[in-house]
Amino acid sequence: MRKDSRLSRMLHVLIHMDQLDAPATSEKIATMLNTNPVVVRRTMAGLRDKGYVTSVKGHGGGWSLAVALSDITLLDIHNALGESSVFTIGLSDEHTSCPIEIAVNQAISDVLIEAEALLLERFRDVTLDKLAVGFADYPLNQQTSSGE
Amino acid sequence: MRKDSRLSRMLHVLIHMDQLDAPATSEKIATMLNTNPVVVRRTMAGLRDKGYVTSVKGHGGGWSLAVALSDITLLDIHNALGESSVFTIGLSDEHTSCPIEIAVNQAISDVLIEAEALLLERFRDVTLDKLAVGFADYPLNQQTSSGE
DNA sequence: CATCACGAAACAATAAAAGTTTCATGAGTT
DNA sequence: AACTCATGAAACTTTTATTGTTTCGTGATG
Repeated sequence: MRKDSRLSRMLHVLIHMDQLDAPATSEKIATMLNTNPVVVRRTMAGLRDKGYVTSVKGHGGGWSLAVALSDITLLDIHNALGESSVFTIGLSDEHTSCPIEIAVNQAISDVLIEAEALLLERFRDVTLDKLAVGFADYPLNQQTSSGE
Repeated sequence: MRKDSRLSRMLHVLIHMDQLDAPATSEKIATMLNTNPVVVRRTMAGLRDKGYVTSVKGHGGGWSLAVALSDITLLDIHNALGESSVFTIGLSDEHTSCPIEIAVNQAISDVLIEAEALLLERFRDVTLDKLAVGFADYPLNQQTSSGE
């Protein structure tokens, strides 16, 4: 099953953005993430709608942080990315009136809800400034050495 | 992101199988799950390898439970299905030597590990016989009413 | 007014999962 | 022995979600 690394990637980008004087263009961010500008815009749009970043058109434009890293939590970004569920596990719906299917789904659902609650609680405890340590002079647009 | 309902489906099937006198064919199970026999064999093969079910070829053949429902946990079946991870959330790997990426991935990973541990612990607590209640005379091959 | 950069929409490519087809093998039935 | 049923295995096709691409429009800077 495919993984969604957008949370990790966006956190990474946001923290680097905090180090910059000028806005970061979609092109620049795309290069950093080994992807393309349109995907960056699509993803960043969600963060902008929640007020965590701003976008400016034209010369010198691009993306900037709208709030301090200390005011953004992992949960904020997770929610802004609009992932439907954190689990790959789903329920069945072939026989919604079958008592066995109901019992099975209820048991699984109980566990998923509890585990997700824990996960979101932990995400809420971590603000981005706690992750922005020891970066010193690591450049935003440095290329990966593990790439092609 | 796509959901994997195999756990729910297989639990449902196993509990029904416990009610049957004869082995259930892949064809019969496939009909129940609105899928096809080959997918059933692929999935059941994992359970057979772990010893939870047996398969018999030829006349009167099919799939049977190999152990009591009370000796199978949700965790057993979850593991037998061989899901790599229960989360849709993944880590980034564009800049594995970047301190920020490392810190971000570590923070996310810590949370995922804790949440997954809780989830697996809960799955281990539930044996299938606990879910096999109130099924009375609900037939294995009853068709869904929510289908197309 | 030329350039830069986002916004939006339509379209193409990719990859994972599920579905399909075919043939082989083994187990009962007659 | 021949027939039928059902799994086992392999190759292939289909489906679907995501990602990537292209194009055009708009606004902002110089």
